[in-house]
Amino acid sequence: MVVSKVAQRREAKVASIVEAAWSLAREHGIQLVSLRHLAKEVGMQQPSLYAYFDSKNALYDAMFADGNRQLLETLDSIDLPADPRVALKTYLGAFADFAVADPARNSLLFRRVVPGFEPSAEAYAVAREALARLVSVMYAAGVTDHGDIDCLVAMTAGLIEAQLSNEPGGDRWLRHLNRMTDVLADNALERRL
Amino acid sequence: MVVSKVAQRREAKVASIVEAAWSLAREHGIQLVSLRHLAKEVGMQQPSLYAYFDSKNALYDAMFADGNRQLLETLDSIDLPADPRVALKTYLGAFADFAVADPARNSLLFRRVVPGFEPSAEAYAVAREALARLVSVMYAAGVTDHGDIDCLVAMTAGLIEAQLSNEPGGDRWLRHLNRMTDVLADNALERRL
DNA sequence: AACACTGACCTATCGCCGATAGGTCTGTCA
DNA sequence: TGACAGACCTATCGGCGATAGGTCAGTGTT
Repeated sequence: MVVSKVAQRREAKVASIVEAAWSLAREHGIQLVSLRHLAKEVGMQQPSLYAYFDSKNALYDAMFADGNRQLLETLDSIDLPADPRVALKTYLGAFADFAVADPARNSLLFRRVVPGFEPSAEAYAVAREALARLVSVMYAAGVTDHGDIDCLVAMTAGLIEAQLSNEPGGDRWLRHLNRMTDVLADNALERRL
Repeated sequence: MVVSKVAQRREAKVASIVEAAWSLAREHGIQLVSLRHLAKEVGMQQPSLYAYFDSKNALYDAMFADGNRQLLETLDSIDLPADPRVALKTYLGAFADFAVADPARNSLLFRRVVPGFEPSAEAYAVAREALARLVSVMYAAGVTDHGDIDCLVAMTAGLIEAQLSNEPGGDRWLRHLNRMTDVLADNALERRL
């Protein structure tokens, strides 16, 4: 067999541990996931987790890659409207919904709240792929200047951050996302002339 | 004496501990300040710090209040240009400079990176006072709608966050702050008609 | 079928962390 | 001058991530 029984079992176990870790993260926050607590959740002793992850940061890395894969799936499941501006707003709205849907996931993927954790090159590649999707939709909408792209991304992130920090579950900030997207995109188009 | 020698000495000690804590935070990050390390820095044993702070979060609270007082001083030391739009841009620029000048301070004051830390009402009051300063300058510039204020704050925070996360010390994001402020403020004024 | 091996766990323990208990000494104040 | 409280100390607790080293069952080979 190309993929041995052992390897399959191991892969499934890794996935189930990551899933349990997400569950704990949603419950207590990403920084408060402890290996002992996680081990108990999957019916192990804490040192046994080291058979699957070299360190706690390696667990975070697996979660980081997993979360970005979720993002990629979410973005790719959108069927984009024909109008590129509407498509852009749809895309940014979907991104914001994804971010707001799971604060713990948002913290790991987009904020730097875990001291000492740097995603591996492999995991980061998935994140870059997701960003590339966003950028291509911006291009289609005529936002091609690097500065304008930076601003649009930063503005979106700012609204998400404010929403999650001050009123998780509400829409005080995110209700302005579509309008702000128009304002910034319009400005970008004007400045292209 | 109205303020006893003992109280004076204590107050000075508290201030010196907070200062040492900021120094450690700048060096290792706000989350990695340990009471043992801090105690060593000020010539004590770790449990002795509990004579000055009831808990580690109480230390963070003192730092939070201290940092916001620094922000208030910084903002109040600006002599605002007569033109309200220029004043707004000056103010937001000063705020961004303050945020970027000390990433550790920025993390404690404006990001929620310390699990379980919530500023006390007293400390938070200082932060609200600083925000009130910003809002009054926005009002003077004609940005009076709550939604517009939220957007301007979130956009500024988004640029700061992106700058600190991706390129601390650079200006790839913050160089757009003045222009974006104009774009958002212009849009706010148009919509007032 | 017998055997060696390795994957998948275990217990014990390390050093670091925040926090608590309880002791000692010294400077202050009535 | 004596009582007291402020300002420290040591010892210790439970929880953390990480390491060392052991056990045993299932796998793959001869």
